Amino acid sequence: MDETAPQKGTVTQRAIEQIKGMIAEGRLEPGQRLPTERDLAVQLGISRSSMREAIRALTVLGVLEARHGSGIYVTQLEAGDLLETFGVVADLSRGPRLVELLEVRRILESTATALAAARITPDQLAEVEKHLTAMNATDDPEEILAHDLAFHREIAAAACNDTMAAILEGLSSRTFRARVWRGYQEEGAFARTRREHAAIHRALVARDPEAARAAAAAHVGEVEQWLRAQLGG
Amino acid sequence: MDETAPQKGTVTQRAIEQIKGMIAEGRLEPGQRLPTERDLAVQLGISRSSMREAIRALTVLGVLEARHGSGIYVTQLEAGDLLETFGVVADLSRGPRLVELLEVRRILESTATALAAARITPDQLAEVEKHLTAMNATDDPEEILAHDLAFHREIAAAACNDTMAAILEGLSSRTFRARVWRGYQEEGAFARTRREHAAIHRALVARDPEAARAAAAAHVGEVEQWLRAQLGG
DNA sequence: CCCTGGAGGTGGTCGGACCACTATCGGTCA
DNA sequence: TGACCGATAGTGGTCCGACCACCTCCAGGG
Repeated sequence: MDETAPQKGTVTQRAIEQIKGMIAEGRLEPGQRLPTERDLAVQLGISRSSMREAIRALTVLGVLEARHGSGIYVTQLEAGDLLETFGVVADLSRGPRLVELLEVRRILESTATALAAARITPDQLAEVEKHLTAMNATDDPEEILAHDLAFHREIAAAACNDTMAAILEGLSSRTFRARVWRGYQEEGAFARTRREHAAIHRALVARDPEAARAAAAAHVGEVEQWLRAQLGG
Repeated sequence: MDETAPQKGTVTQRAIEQIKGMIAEGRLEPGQRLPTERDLAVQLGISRSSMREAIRALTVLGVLEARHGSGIYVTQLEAGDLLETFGVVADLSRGPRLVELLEVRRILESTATALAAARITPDQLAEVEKHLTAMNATDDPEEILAHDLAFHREIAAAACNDTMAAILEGLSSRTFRARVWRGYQEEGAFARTRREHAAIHRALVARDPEAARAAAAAHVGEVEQWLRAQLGG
C-alpha cells in the first residue's frame, strides 16, 4: 500500500494542489498569513526550492501574495485577483482567436451594459459622462484610449457583477486594445466611436436596457466585423 | 542612465515578462523548443532557481510545457491551454460569487447554444443525443454529471468558438458543479434537468436559435435562482 | 536491417548560504 | 510619561552546486 503520497506528478505540482485544497476547504481564510516557506516545506516534506516554485505559481494565479520580509498571505480571492491572468490570453492571442475574444466581449459587454442601464447610480452615471466628455475633448490617441477603457469599465462596474467586470477588464486589457485599435483607428473610426459611445450613454440616461444592449453590441460588433474583414482578406 | 535592467520588481517577475514578451513578439513560435533552463538563466543573467520559478509560473498559466528529460516547449497557445486556469476561479469561489459565475455562464451558454442551433453538424448532434439518452438511462449521480458535462461541452464545441467553449469548460469544471449540484440534486431536480435538456435538444434539432437560447438560459437560470435562494435565506 | 544498450543531455529535487527587507521591541531623549 | 529611533530577529529573494530521474539518440551487435 502507498503510505502518504502516491507520487503522482512532480512534488511542486502536488504542493500546489495541497495549498489550493487547503484554501478550498476553508482551512486557509482570505487575508490569512501562511507559515513561512521553510516551515511549509517541512510540513509537506519537500525542499524549500520546490515549495517556492509552488508559491510562485499560486502567486501568479492571484491566489497568494508574498510580501518581502513579512510573509505569505492568501489574497481576498476577489474576482479581480483571480482573473488578472485572464489578460495574458488576450495578450498572446493572434489571428482568428482575436475575433473569438471580441465575440465573447460583445456578448458580455452588451449584457453588462443592459444591466447597467437598469442599475446604474447617479454618481456612476456622472463618472461615465466625465470620461465621455473627456474623450471627446482630445485628439491624443493615448488619452482617448484611456478614457475609452474607463468609460466601459465604469459601465461594467455598474452592472453589479464583479466577475463579469473582471473578465471584461481582461478582454479590454491595454495591450490587447492597442494592438487591435492601431489599425482600426487609422481608418478614421474616431467619429464613429464617439457616436456609438453617445448612443450607449443615451440609453443609460433613458434607463433603457434593450437600447443599451443593442448599442453596446453594435459598438463592439463594429470592431469585430472590421477585424474579421482584415483577417479574411 | 540605466544600462540593461531598471531593477523593477523581482528578477523572476522580470524573467516572466521577458519570456512572455518574446512569445508576444513572435520570437518564440507555438510548439517551439526553448533553450535549456541553464542557458536561459545565463541569457537573462539570473540564477537557474529564479529561472525555474519563472518557467513554473508560465507553465501553470498554460503558456509553456516542460517535458522531463526533453526540454521546455511553447504550447500551441490554444484557448484550451490558456484558459485551463479559469477553473481555479470556480473552484475557489464561494457565496455570492458562485451566483455571479452562474450568471456569466447563463449568458455565454445561452448564446453558445443559440449559435450551435445554427451551426451544429449531424455528427455533433448525434453525439449530443448519445449523452442525452445515456444520461436518462442511469440513476448514478456520478454518471449523470459526467454525461451532463459532455452534453453541454458538445454543444459548446458546435458553436464554433473555441474561446467561448474553453471559458464554459472552466465555468462547468467538475469540482464546481459537484459543489453546487450536491444540494440542487437533493431537491429532486433530476426530472426537471431531464426536461430542460430535452427542450434544448428539440431546439437544436429544429435548428431554432431563439428557442435554443431561451431553453439554455432557463436551464442555467433554474440552478442560478435556486442558489440565489439558498444564499438569500 | 533491426534491435539493443549505453552515454550524454535535459528537467526535477535538494540543501545550504547569503542578501534585502520588514516588523518589533528595547532604550533613549524631550 | 510619551514619542522617537536604532538594533535585531525573522521573513522572503537570490544564488550556487550537487545529485537524481528521465528522455533522446546513436553506435554497436545480432
